[in-house]
Amino acid sequence: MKLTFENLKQELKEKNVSLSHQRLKILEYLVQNRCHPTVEQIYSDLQKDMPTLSKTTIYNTLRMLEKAGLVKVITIEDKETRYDIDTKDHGHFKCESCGNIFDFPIDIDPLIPEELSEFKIFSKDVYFNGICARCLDIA
Amino acid sequence: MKLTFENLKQELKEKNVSLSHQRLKILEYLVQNRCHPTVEQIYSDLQKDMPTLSKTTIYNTLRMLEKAGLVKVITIEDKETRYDIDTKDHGHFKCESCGNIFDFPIDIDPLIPEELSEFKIFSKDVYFNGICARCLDIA
DNA sequence: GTTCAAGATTGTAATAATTACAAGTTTGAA
DNA sequence: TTCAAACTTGTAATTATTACAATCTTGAAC
Repeated sequence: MKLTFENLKQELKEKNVSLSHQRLKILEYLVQNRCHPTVEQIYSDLQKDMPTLSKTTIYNTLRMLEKAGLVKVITIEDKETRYDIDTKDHGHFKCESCGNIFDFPIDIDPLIPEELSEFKIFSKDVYFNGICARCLDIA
Repeated sequence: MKLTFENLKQELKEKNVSLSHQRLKILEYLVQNRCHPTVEQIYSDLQKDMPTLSKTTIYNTLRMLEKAGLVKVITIEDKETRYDIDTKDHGHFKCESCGNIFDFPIDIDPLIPEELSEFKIFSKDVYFNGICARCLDIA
């Protein structure tokens, strides 16, 4: 299933989640901005078109989307939480220099050790930190 | 190299880090409590023997140990940062039920994709969330 | 179209982990 | 013993997130 606004909207409808104007705008923003934005980024960008938008609404909506399984919470940074509309398993690389977060493919399932066989795993996160190729070139 | 208090103390001495009473106590605590403690846990436990110990000192010491490469920062939880004296690569599993954090072995290096070959990787973290076997049994 | 209750949004206040900072203390070399 | 550098401490500031109450919106039933 492709991560389009329409598909995700349909998925929410099927889950009986009410689709307010704000929620749809936030969802649309996440689809169009695949940079793993923070609440602050979402807020300051959407505020331009919706002056009365509240940060609390963004927090509430993101929590709702997480519970509905449409958003993945990324805690690769100490301070601010980031959000990813792509919930399929993949790794995240954070460049310490430019601050960008890169996606990369990784299939970790074959490596899960025997000692976790009796554990129920809800989510798997792979976080790398370092310097990206571009920043290495510039330096 | 085994993770004993004496070995780590020696390593700090070689790095010309001054070994105050407080720092040594915190280091010793980390060696003896391999449960990935929070600052709060370290503080409330050590305070019993050192009534004047300050949380700021714990924060400062942990930052120093991290910079010296003797401690790994674990951000598997949203709110509180945890600290691990074992800096060798391994995975962390957090049980949503009992809150415990389990270590598990995993060698992710063979899976690093081609597209990161030009990136400089400082740290690799693997975080799983779920329910541990014991909590599944009880339920 | 109107009514109305359930649910969503908003702004403010509260919470809590972490950091900044300045004053006091310790340390170790000369 | 002296003294400067470094460490510790307590308080205050910072800041992401949550709690909450008042207001607004929504959509189904009539």
